[in-house]
Amino acid sequence: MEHKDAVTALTALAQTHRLAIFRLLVCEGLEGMAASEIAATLGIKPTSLSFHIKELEHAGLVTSERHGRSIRYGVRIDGMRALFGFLADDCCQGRPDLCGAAFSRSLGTVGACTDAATTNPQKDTSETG
Amino acid sequence: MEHKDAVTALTALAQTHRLAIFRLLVCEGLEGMAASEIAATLGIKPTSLSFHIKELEHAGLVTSERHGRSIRYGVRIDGMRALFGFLADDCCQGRPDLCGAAFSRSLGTVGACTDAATTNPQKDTSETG
DNA sequence: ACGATAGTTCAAGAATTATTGAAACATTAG
DNA sequence: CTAATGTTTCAATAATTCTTGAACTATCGT
Repeated sequence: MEHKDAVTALTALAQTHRLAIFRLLVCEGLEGMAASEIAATLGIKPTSLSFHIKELEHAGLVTSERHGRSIRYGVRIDGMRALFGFLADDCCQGRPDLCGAAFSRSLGTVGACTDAATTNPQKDTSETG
Repeated sequence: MEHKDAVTALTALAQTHRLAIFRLLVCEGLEGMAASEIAATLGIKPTSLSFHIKELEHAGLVTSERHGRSIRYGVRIDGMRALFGFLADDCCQGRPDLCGAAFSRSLGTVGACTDAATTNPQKDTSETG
């Protein structure tokens, strides 16, 4: 993956709705999720969802497949790996002291798909100040 | 790391100048690099560099330290690990089949700091189509 | 104090990105 | 064909981000 493509992929994830969509789809796994389900779960309007999910698709992070009237979206593993691989290679340069621990941690941890990823982060502004 | 902070960090990296700065600083390691050196290396104007590097700093990905007249910037390891950890935990959920290979690769690979990270990606548009 | 060097802040304008409702398209059921 | 559902496209608007030069702050050498 080249610099330009990395910027595209990072830009795709650098928006609260889009990161929420991505996280949700990762949790759903290979089955994917219909657009209307995603919209309902995250509280995003259909037009807005369409706009954002197209960005994710364009960045190669999401795939779409029509099933009857609805369209199911799912994470694109190779796209995700391309981005993460870029970050790992380019930013950690094979030095576990830099970020290896963070990554290897994922090899033994399970259970990220709880509330955190399936809830609308927009409504999560429980801060008072 | 929470959703909101992840968006901030991703936003910081989702810009060609800022990703270039970050990649460059990772290569420079703990010594860091003076603002003027960064600007000269990447061909960014001082005001623009200041603007972008502040975004990186605000996102917790970069530190600054004054040395005489110049200010040296360096990668902030804990910030980088926080972001990468978020991506690993949240997107890979302990499933190496999803992204483990990409990350574990970094544990054995060395040599990302060649031309790629120390060159201005803006001028790198050698594509004809 | 003075002048030079290194960086930042400010303010204006250009460019890009996000939101929305209305209208259109695709699919299914009758 | 008509009606209903699910999703996208369009166009206008709002909001955010990026670039730039001018002015300002901090440090150093004399």
